Amino acid sequence: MTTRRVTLRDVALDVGVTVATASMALRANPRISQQTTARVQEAALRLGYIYNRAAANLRQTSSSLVAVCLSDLSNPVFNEFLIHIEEELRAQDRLVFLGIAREDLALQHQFLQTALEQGASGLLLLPVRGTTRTDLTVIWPEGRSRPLLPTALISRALEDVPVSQFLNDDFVAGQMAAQCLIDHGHKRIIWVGGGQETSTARNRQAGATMAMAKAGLPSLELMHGPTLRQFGRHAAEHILGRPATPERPTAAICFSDLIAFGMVSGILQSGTTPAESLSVIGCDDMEEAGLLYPALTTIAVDKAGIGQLAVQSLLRSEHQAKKVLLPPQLVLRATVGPCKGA
Amino acid sequence: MTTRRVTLRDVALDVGVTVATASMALRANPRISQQTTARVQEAALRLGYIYNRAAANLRQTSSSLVAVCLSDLSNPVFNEFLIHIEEELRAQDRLVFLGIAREDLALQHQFLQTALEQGASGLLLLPVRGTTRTDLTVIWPEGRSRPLLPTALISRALEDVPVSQFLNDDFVAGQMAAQCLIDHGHKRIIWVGGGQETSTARNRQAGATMAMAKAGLPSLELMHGPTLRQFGRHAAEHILGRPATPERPTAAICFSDLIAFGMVSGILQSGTTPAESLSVIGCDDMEEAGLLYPALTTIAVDKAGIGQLAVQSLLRSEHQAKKVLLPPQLVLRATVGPCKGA
DNA sequence: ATTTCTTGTTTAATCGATTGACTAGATCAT
DNA sequence: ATGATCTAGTCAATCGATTAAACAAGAAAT
Repeated sequence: MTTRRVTLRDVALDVGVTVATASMALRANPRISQQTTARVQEAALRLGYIYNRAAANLRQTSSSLVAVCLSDLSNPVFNEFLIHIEEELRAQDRLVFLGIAREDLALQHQFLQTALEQGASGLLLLPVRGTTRTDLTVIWPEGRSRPLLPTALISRALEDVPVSQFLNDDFVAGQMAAQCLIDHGHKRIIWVGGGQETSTARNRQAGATMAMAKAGLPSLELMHGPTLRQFGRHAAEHILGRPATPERPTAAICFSDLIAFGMVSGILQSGTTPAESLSVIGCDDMEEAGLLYPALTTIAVDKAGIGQLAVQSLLRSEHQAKKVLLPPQLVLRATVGPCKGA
Repeated sequence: MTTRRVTLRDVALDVGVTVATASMALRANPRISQQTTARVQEAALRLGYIYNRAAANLRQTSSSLVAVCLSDLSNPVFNEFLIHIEEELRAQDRLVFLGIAREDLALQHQFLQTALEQGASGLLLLPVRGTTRTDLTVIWPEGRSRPLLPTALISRALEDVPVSQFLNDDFVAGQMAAQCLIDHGHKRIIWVGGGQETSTARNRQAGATMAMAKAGLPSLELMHGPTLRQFGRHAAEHILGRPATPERPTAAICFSDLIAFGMVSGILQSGTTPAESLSVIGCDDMEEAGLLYPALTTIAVDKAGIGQLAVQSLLRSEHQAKKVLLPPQLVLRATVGPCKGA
């Protein structure tokens, strides 16, 4: 037998005022006298009154929920994004309504629909691989000038979608990674990981490619694959398993730290260390990177910055869509060493 | 100029029926004729109608939101819990309303309050360190026979809180860890990590202590500290830095895999490997554990099972509080080797 | 003394959907 | 012909808050 919840009506009745008065009193409206306000607040506390946000939102047609839809959480870097986003949203008195799309367009679509139905006051989206303009039709029907709810994209860019985007400058990150290896004397470099499905992978690879060309070096060898530790490990074994011809790469650029972690494991397992046999540079600078042995050299992505800017832009509900590229940063640690082949 | 949202009224008006009819039609109520139903559904689609869950919930006094409050997300094992919970909730057509308490009682309290205000239909709580009965007063005022909303605790046990709890059997896990080392011939064993603040740490340590006593071995050396990679690393350096007297431990039981990862790093850095100089066993079996080099021997916690059972029990809103202990499992990998000292 | 301001509170409409009670009209039974 | 049953809807109350507008009563102004 669930005793009905205490509502504003109960509080008002107890004090002997109307619901309207009670409502105003609880929010310290100056139109209500000190005395009444105090009595209402006391009664609310005493009776165990629970504010019903849904009802309030219905009337105000506003909501404190912000939908956060992430493509995936199995990669810890997205978890780091989530932590920063949640922190910033809380700081702004917003609540997180979370969806994990598991890189599945249908799940993402379903979540966006739900976000609308819940009346979320904004949407923070890290889109699933392969998302296009049409996948966002739910929140942005054809012919409207603006989406149905303020939206900000993070981490992965989407072309032709005039929504604010907050991204790492992945092209530059790719350049930096390649340049770091080049500066260590490496000439034969392999790209390991992400293919063409996300802007992140495309841009990082493009940046690295560009740096190689500029330095007059042979183009990157490509080894595309999933963003998994396992793949990195596999890649390391594969590379070190090749005969040590001059063509064998002496260094690898990993699309993501996660892959780099795997590569480091694989290299250690084969009995050498990264800096010795196969230099490795990652990208993201996940928390783990600096604590691994040997510590991972990587390109740091400003995850906190991206999260904060995105949330702030969302809540200001700026009408002008903008694309913000945050600068990455090289973090030199121990997995890149001088090229031995020379 | 935000054009007002399309409501049921608009749809009804368009079709030429009342709101009531439209409402029933959309939910395929048999009282409404096939024809009308079809026309309403067509109009809803054409006009871009968006269902307003908040309004519906208000009337039905029910909600599809389930509050999930996690003590912390910086430990990846909690992230794994979250993934499983989200998956199971989605499978049950529930939505995740997420809070991260950062091991802060005040934040946790605030989130619980908000969960009530949002009218969450249930609460899944992984309580913050040091949570007691009184910290849950918000959702369970004194004198009530049941909490204000169906609640299930996971991972960390709380005494004197008659709420369903879904836990790993940490005592057994501690025993298994110690037994594994004992079976490898280790006699001097150190406990690294969690102290008395969580049931998880207390029980694991108690289990390990018990196993040592049963085997007639000297009691565990204790090195309490935070659940961080850094601490594990520090512990490894500290232990290996001691002179190799017979008192120096030859093996370590880490409260959590996270700490074990750090220890492995520290050991590698000192130029040896775990199985050689200092055997390491963890607990949790995080995804990373098997992919690390050397792969971590650990006690696996059934994170998916805990998440699923908790969600299911929540949605059945069982009145009888129960405490479910899920069995852990030893996963033998490469960081435990035979004791050399003997 | 009458008007005008204040101040503090009440009245009633409203947000968008759901639902129990009711009804108009057709069909069927006696 | 009268009543019973059924179908396909409509009506109106309701969920719990917010808020514009109305109002009563005392204070200040004219």
